[in-house]
Amino acid sequence: MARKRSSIDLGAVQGDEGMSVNGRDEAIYRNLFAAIVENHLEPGTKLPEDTLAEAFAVSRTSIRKVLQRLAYERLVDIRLNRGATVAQPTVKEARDVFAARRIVECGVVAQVVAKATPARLDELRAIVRREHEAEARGDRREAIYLSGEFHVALSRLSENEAISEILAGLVSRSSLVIATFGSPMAGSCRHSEHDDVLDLIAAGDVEATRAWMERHLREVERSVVLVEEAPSAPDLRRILDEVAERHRRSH
Amino acid sequence: MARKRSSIDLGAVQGDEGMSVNGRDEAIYRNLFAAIVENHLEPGTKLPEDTLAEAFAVSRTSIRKVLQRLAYERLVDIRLNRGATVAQPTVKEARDVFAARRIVECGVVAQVVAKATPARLDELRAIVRREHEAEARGDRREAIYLSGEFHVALSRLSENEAISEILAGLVSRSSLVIATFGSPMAGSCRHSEHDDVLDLIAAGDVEATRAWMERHLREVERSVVLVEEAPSAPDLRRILDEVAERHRRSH
DNA sequence: TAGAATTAATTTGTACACAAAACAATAATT
DNA sequence: AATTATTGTTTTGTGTACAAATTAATTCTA
Repeated sequence: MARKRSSIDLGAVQGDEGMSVNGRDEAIYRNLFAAIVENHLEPGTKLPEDTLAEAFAVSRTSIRKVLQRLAYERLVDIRLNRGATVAQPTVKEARDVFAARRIVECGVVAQVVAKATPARLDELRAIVRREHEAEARGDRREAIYLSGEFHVALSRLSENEAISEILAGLVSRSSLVIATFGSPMAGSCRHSEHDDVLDLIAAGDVEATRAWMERHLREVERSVVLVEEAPSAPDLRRILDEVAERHRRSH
Repeated sequence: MARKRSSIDLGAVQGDEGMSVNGRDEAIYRNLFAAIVENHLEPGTKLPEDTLAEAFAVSRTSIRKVLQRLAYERLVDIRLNRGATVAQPTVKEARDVFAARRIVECGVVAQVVAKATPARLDELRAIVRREHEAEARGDRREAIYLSGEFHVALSRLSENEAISEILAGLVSRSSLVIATFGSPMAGSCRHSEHDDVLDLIAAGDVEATRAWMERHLREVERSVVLVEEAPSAPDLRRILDEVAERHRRSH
């Protein structure tokens, strides 16, 4: 029975700061954003405007705006007259994103340590606790999400909004990279070491914190990117072409 | 005579990479972008959709997309039901942007030095030469533009696209900051020291290059932000309110 | 039967129309 | 006269319609 599915419930929107943002578009954005970075939508998945419009019970107009924004954030890919797909980062892009994170996160350490207070550090410890809980019950998605949240929350201690927004963008792209290249147990598998850095910050040791961050990010990258490219739909075509080419030569 | 003005000529678009971008929207975007960062449009200026649509001879649909993008880049401000205005960075935002630039530009120095070649450095020298020419003939706008271009081009030596895109965003925001707070002779007045850093890079001295960059960016910031807030339209209202409050108390 | 060409379908791009909100101007009230 | 109500105008938000392009399905041809 091909019953018409009912629309997705968007619920109430919290972060409607002032009056500057449209609540409904923001809710749609968050839904799609979460679906992508939490890997509910596989990289390469087509995102037709009509389908989304019906799913969220709005017209294509709103959907288009949201897709444009996600494209700007490099989470979806929009090609002229071809519509939007969930972005498929290349290996180079993955490396660039992690290198960028090293620059940004190590660079902000000094300000983070300078402005950290016991109260703010406790908020971070709460995130780490939730991380451990998620890992304990094998909730990998939540663990990856919280791992990202930790890094962004850490950067927010610097009270530099420009930087923490930039980092938030890099972190969400990292999630997409993990979804694209990550081996099943990558990303947050080895018990999160996030506890350690909080002690270094509390001790006010800038250089040790920076060193920890550098090492930590290199390990995360190593556990993810080295798996190289998984052959999904569009690549399949290229591989078939390569096979055909090899066959032709062997004659 | 209120003759209907003809539309703005958008010319041909060069950077239409592959087939992924829409040429006309891109051209409109570049026009508005340039108008804002080159300070042809004062911060706070209203940007009504109808006016822009008529000016560029397209419907509001296209204009809206462009404005959304500029809003995402923090060059325009969109408030619900109130339309778009050229963004007016706050002092805090200005400081954050410059702090972010220090982090990004100093952080990328190692890769820049590692990947710099004589040929690429010559391209940068060409930019510096044009900078000097612009200064010599008193073309302040062009000088500011080229100063920004230099920083972005420098970061591109790292061959990390994620980083150079981030920096490009920060540099354009800097231009807006200069437009908002800059004293008439700020930004690029003192003869540009950009020559010096190229020699340090050519010599392969990472630490000296980093130190130069740190000092350079602090000087640029100092020459701009310290002028503090100029009381433009929205602030005027607040000031009047404050005066009224003071008056009420004195009774 | 494989491949090319044609036709039909889906899907995107853009303009336009109408409703709702904000803004401006005028009238009413104290 | 100053403040509040009301009315009219402008501007934005959102849905819809239609053209253009892409994708698919079908027919034709070698």
